[in-house]
Amino acid sequence: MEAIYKEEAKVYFSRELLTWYRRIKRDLPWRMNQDPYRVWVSEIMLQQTRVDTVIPYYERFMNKFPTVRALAEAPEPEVLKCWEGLGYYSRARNLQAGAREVVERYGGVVPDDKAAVAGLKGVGPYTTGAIMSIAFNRPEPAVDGNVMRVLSRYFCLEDDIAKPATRVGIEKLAGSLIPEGAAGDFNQALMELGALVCTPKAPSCLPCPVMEHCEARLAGRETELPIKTKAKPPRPEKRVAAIISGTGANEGKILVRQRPETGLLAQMWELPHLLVPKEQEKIVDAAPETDGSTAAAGEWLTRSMEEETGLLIRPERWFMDADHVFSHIHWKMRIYLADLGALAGAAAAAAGSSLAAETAAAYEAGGKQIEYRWIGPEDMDTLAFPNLFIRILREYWT
DNA sequence: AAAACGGGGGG
DNA sequence: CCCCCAGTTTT
Repeated sequence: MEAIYKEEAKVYFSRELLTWYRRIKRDLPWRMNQDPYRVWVSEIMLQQTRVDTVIPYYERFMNKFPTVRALAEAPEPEVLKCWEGLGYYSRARNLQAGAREVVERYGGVVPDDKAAVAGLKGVGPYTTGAIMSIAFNRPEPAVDGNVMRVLSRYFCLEDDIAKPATRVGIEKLAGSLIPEGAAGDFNQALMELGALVCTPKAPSCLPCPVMEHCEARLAGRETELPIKTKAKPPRPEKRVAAIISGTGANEGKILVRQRPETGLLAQMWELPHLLVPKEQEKIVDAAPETDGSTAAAGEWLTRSMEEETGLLIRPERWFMDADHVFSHIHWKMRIYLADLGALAGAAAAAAGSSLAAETAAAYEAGGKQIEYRWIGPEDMDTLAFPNLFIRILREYWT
């Protein structure tokens, strides 16, 4: 009896949700057509990112890279610049790697083949299902956070959705709900319901097309589900950065550098800065010096910057403090205005020969080539910076 | 299985 | 302000 009841609840759910979606679906830029490339780009952008945030990025990106081939052939820095501010920058690099793979292996055509799609860089289980169902109408589940929330509530599932095993179970369930011939619309309907109606907090049950048979709602438990263990708080890190102004040919410019190939904010540009070791955090615990002195932090900055980068700088005064929270790290940054005193070590030779040119200095740091460059406000239009440094530099040049 | 990986929105 | 959101890759 239970199984029969559940089967009817499933059929009801699929039918009502699909009908609802076809009536109210939003007119979004990636729903213009079913071009697999357009679907692919949208799904990558929509990972960890809300629809309203993605729309302007998507329009710009598709305008600049309209086809798989255009993306594959673009210089990587241009792709990164187009992604600037969206976060999780490896998504952009993986997307381009995937595009190059599609050009080389599949002649520039996204293959209508689950295993081939799943093998592309940056495409995991969710995105595979999204592309296969939306672009090719294949009956594959596409389980994102919205779907886990909706199904946890409708079927009153109490498994912890933070656990990978739970997602696998919900994928099986979601796959069994797909109506014949309507995979794309149904999967989008599930996500649309999660985004518009079955929201994380305070779901709007009254307009919900499947409220009548929603088990969580019937039990009055819709706000208790889904069950999810919460993440650890980000670890705090204190950092000191310098806005180093140039002289002579570099008058009016400041020194920035490019981050390493991999890791946090890979290949993004930034102000030179240093991690303050835990045992020395008292240096930046006090309120900033607003009287023009740079005191202890300035001296520590001078010494450590020379040790780590070979740049000999002279901090002049405190400029601002800035906080930036990542999912796993919390940067508390103190920023000083500084002059370039002189160059020492490996940086001296590199910078000495090119000081008149755009490039200021290159030096060896832990075996990796770090590029330094003098830039003016106009260079912000071509180099990709994380939001933290965009805020700081906008403030500086205002 | 857990950690790394950004940024934005809502209460 | 604090809390919440959440796919893929790497470890």
